Amino acid sequence: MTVEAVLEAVVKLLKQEGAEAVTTNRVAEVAGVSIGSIYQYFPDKSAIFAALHQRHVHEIDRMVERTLIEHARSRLDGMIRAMVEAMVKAHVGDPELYQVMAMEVPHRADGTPEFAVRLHGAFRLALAARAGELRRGRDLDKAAFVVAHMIEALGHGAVLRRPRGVSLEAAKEEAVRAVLVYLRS
Amino acid sequence: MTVEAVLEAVVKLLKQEGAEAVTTNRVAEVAGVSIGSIYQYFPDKSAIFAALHQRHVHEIDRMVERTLIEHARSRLDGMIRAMVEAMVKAHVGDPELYQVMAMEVPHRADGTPEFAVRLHGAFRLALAARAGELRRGRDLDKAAFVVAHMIEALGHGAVLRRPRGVSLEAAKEEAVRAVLVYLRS
Amino acid sequence: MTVEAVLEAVVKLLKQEGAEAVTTNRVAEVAGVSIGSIYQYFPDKSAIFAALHQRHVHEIDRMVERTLIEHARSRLDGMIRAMVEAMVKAHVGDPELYQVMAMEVPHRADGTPEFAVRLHGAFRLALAARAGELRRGRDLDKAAFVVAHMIEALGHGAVLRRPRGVSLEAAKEEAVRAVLVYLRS
Amino acid sequence: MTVEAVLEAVVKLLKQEGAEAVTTNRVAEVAGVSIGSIYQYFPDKSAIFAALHQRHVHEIDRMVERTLIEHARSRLDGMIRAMVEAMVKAHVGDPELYQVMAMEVPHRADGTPEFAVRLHGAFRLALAARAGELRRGRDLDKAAFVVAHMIEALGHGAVLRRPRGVSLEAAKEEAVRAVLVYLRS
DNA sequence: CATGAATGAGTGTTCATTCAT
DNA sequence: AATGAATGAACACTCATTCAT
Repeated sequence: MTVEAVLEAVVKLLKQEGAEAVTTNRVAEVAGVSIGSIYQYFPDKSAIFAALHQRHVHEIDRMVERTLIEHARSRLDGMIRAMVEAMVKAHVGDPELYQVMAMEVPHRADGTPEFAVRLHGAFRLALAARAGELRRGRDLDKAAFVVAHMIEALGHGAVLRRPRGVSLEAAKEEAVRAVLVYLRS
Repeated sequence: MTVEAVLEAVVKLLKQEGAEAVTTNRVAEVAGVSIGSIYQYFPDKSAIFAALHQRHVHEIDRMVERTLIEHARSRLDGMIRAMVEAMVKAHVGDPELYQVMAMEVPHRADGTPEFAVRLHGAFRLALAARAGELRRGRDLDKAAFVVAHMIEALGHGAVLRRPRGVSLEAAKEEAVRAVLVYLRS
Repeated sequence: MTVEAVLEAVVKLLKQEGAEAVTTNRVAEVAGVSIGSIYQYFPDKSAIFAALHQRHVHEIDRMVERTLIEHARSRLDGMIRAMVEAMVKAHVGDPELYQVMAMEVPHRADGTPEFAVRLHGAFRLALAARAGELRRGRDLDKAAFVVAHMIEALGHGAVLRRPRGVSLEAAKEEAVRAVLVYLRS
Repeated sequence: MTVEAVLEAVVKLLKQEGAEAVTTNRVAEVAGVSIGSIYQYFPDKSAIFAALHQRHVHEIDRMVERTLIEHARSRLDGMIRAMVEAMVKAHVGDPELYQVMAMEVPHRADGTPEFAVRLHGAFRLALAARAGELRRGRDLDKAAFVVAHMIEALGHGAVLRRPRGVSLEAAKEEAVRAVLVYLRS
């Protein structure tokens, strides 16, 4: 409960005033909690950011995994489409937050590897299971590498860096198409 | 000269001791310059990071532009290959640095938009000039969006997040292939 | 309590080492308080000087007001004598302090007007109440202006700038006499 | 010439931006002189303030002395009137400057005593020469003490702290009257 | 003599963290 | 468990002063 209040306070501050405004005292104030209490649940300040980061990471990982399971028997295109959809969904909810988090919050090596590294195995597996739809003899490591990066970059980009004149829907569809033609080539 | 020394000192500290070690006094010491001198050339600490960031951004932009010009008359595949090559070259020189910069250095909104946004127009133009090699009626904004993100993500990824078992050369080749099949589809 | 300790520390430093020695860290040390605590009670360094100044100003104002009340029914000479006495008393206690404060401490416009301006009204009233002892048709603004300045200057002067050969008692008495002959003229 | 430029620059800064803006570099810039040059003529920063202060002090002293000489044979009232006039004239030219100098510029003990102390002797002499117009047996030290303080305070006050409703002329006249009735009493 | 880039000691201030209540 | 006043190490930054040119 306190943990949740603290995290939400950080989010609020991050969005409204930027990373510089996030001081432990300020967080406590906004969270309606005493600083002492924060230290009951977080060893130090960076742990707060780490927790926030983890929360986002878990959310995405859960989404990817759920998508993978739900589409375990789908064809390649259904799975890829769902994956892009998931990636987008994970960011459209609060674009400013993820923008700020990516730009201003030092994601100190929690050890947590980045998306494409973290999920390389999952992608590899998902592709392996659809080997029939891929060109024979495909190097799955290379393919998973490319696909993971494409989904991350295009999912992110569709939400946060989409050029004027391209709708979110269109961006997603194009991303899906790009991944599929790659995989089928 | 002082500016260069300061920037190099920051790079050194960033790589060897992480972002936390980058204090103005430490930078001065490592740069072999007095703090006063730093403030003769930079209005405040964040300006140092901004300059470092700008330097990298300029370098990449110059590379992209040079590539675009040198390959003004090349066919699509030559141009894309050169572009991926350039992107990789811009990061292989000092992977740790770019890793740390991306992860720990707050790139405060200098206003500088990110790669894919900054260079959207350049990519659009480059594609427009090769309309003949693309499917007729292609939406160039969508295509430039996808290509810019792919080159950024795969170029970056090839250097910094390449899975064990995939060589840099192979990663680059695969990136080129992915972009080309997308564009030709 | 902390506020008091800080103020006393500043006084001590001011008297013993001069205004230059008054650094926030030094004040904290002498006050037996941490710097952090100082900033819990004062927004910045100048606020400390302002508070000290205010304290002195309030003290004087209180003395003047008390004198005015206590002597509400006294004749002119009793009132003036008491006033000079009060002014002197407000400074004899710690002449060095007031000397240093007047000479070295920047009394940044806290907005607080100076003695003769601040108390012009009070003097005017006190004189109005004794119109009978003054020459008929006296301009009370002029009279209050002159009296306020005389009491301030002679009170101050008696304590801090008295020539050798003139006792404090004699200086006070002469001041009183000067004010009275002026008012009765 | 440089000295003059520097002093004028300080005056300008003092009036336009306050004492905090008076940094040696800023002074050099405003004076159109290099910092190095300032240090050719002033041993350190406080010497600049000291010189400015001295300049004002000398001006006043010269005025007082000239007045004393010019009125060597005048009667008491002519001399006092001229003295008040001089005091006022020394401040009306640039009231803001003297206000700021009195309030914000630390007049570090250049050793220069203050007006009433500095000129005590001169006043004493001037009064001695007019013993005939004073009550017999007058203590000249006491009288000079009172007169010096009155002229300083009322002269200053007439220019800088005059209440609304009292003209400069009237304030001066009242000051003269106050001093004279005192001396004749 | 003039210059002004360079110097660096020293300052005000912040803010993560502690701990007595 | 919660509180929040107190702490003080550490930081960014200023500015009087120097000195090679």
